[in-house]
Amino acid sequence: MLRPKQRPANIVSRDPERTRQRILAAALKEFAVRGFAGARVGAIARRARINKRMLYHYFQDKNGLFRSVLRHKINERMRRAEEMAVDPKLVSSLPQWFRQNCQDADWVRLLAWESLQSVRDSVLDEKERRRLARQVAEVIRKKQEAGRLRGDVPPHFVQLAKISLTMLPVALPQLARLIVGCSPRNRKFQEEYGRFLETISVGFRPSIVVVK
Amino acid sequence: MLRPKQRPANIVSRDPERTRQRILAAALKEFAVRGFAGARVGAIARRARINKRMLYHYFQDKNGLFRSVLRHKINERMRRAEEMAVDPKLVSSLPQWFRQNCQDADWVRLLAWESLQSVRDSVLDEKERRRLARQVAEVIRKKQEAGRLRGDVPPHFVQLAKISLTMLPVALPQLARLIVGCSPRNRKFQEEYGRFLETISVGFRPSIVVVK
DNA sequence: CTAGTTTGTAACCAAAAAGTTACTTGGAAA
DNA sequence: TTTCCAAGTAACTTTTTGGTTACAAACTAG
Repeated sequence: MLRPKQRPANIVSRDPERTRQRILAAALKEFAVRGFAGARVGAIARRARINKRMLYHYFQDKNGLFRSVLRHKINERMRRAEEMAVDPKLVSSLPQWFRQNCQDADWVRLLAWESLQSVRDSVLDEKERRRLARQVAEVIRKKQEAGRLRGDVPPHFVQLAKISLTMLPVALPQLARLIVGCSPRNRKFQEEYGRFLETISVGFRPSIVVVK
Repeated sequence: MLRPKQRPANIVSRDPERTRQRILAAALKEFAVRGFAGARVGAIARRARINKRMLYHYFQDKNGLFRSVLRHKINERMRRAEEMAVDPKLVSSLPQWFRQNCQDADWVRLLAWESLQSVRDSVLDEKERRRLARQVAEVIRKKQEAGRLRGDVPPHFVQLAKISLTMLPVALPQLARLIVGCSPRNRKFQEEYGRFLETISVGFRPSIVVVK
């Protein structure tokens, strides 16, 4: 009678969903920091404060875990992309992309690791991700049509340039630090670089006249 | 008397310098493809067609080999940078930087791996590399003074932007492929993207008037 | 010629890391 | 209450991989 059948919400001894999420979160952090080859399943287990065995209970193996983490994040991004497609006001400019990347640095780094390590073999869930990319490209095309972006360049190149400018300092902070002198995680850097991107973005706007 | 003391130049059974170079070249390739954690010393030895033991004869260990490879490439870059500093005509534009990176993709990828893996700890030969970076920044500053580049932005941000735009498609080809649809190693892509960079670079030029 | 040093090989070892076995515990349904 | 399965643990095995030892062959100084 001390223990009611309905278990109290605060004292939980077993909770599969929580455990699963914990492993996913821990794996994201570990993979983001060390990459796939550098990551240690033992370290992930420790970080998630679960037994290594459970990791193999919820996921096939190290590889499967990596793919699950990726999928999880991809789905998250898909949802966000759909929200943005609905509300065109949310379509972001260069500094906004940059801020977003700074916020989700783990995802950016995961992407970088994945792209770096899969030189020959194709990438996970290629089809869906291509669709996501095309979706973004479509938004850019519409902006070009509306005259808010120069129309004499291919949309996907604009997209690639945007990603390059906003992702590299987040993905490769050490490299960025060699150049600018301070860590890209520095708040002041982020603000200043954001403003810089704003300034630079005239290169993407239409009808420019260069006065000698 | 069949074997003269002076060994014939064409039949060489032992050649330390060649072996060393071979190991370095093989290690560069392996590290560029798989990164430090993913690289296998056995694979490097096989690639170099030497015995694994020799690798430890010429270099301390896997770590030492990685640093040697990096140093080797850094020196190469230093020399090139000095040449460029002498002849201001060689100071390169965005498309030229991009082409250079395409040519030396292994170096670009090595840089990316290094930066990605060393999140907390500092980077190798930080002092010299900072000097190299400042050297490049100085060239940019001079261009600004000469009025060939807009002067209202910090030189090192311009440098960071240039590196981002010209390095990312080479360092992360899979990611770029998701966006543009074809491999960045594709010759046609390289030409088109080079032209695109040329177009975009008006954003870096001074005295721009945006006509509504 | 020969003794000693350098360059090279094959086989081996130890540590680390992935993955597994055998067992226990919690709790919900019968 | 009892039964049974999912959730959990500790300790173990296997595989991988960085690093080493013991030995042989080539070259070089004396």
